[in-house]
Amino acid sequence: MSAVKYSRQREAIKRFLTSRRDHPTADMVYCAVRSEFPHISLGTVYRNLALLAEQGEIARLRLGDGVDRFDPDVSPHHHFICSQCGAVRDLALGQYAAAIDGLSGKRIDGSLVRGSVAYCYGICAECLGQEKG
Amino acid sequence: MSAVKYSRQREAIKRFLTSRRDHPTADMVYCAVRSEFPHISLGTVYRNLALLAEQGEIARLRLGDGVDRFDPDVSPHHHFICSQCGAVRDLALGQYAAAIDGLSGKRIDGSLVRGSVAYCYGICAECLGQEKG
DNA sequence: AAGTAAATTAGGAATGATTCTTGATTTTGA
DNA sequence: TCAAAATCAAGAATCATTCCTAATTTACTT
Repeated sequence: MSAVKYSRQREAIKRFLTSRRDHPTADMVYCAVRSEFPHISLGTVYRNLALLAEQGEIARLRLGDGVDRFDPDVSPHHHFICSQCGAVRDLALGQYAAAIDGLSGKRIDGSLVRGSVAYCYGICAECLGQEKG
Repeated sequence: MSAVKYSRQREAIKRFLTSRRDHPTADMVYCAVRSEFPHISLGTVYRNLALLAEQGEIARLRLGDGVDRFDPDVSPHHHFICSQCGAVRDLALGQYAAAIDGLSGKRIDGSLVRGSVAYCYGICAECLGQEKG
């Protein structure tokens, strides 16, 4: 019903996100985009991230740490989240997750599977290196 | 450091949860336990659910819908969440998820995997039955 | 059974991420 | 240039969850 119009703010948000591989949160996007739009509001950032995600231009990640993260890479891949520092990075799971990903479109116990979520958590290489020695 | 003492409230919370297979939220537990403890506070419910989860007596489910759910079944299994009605039910994924579950304890790209999260979403049988016909 | 230190509770305030509301500003097509 | 529709900034509102404090329970010890 509602046509999507261009906005400079949305372009800046998309541009910033595309330049990152660290899966920023809405607040990280907000802080970054403020250098270009000092008066942009957090609500605008949230609304545009939601819109971009709806349109499939970016992906919204819910990794259970209470904050949504956003990913410019919408190709099918998985993530690893460090329980210690919170860093999120891409994970090449390949065959490990292929099985569960392949359930989309199938029926299980009468329910129609539309998609799946799979990710790993633990301690990242950086945090491991700082433990004790 | 702090010894865990018995509390009637915690026992009631555990007892209620054990009687359920629908993965209640903290608020659902709160409402239910109030019939036995009319003055119990929501904070008490949250604190005890967290304590029970920490002790491994129950499992905390984070299925990305913004609310934590709790499961008396701590054996390894997976879940399906209906995008329409929000219902959560057990899913017998077996071999489908075995691969990703098996990553625990392994190293990937230098990171130590402690665990994984995997679940499916879609439309449950009940909601499918009510669509149109 | 009384005494007491430590854990737990009720109640409510505080937090934090996200969404909503409103009047002003931009965008877009005619 | 005009006007309708979408978007914006600013801040209030929401909602799940956590934190704080004084009063109550629990679990020893005698």
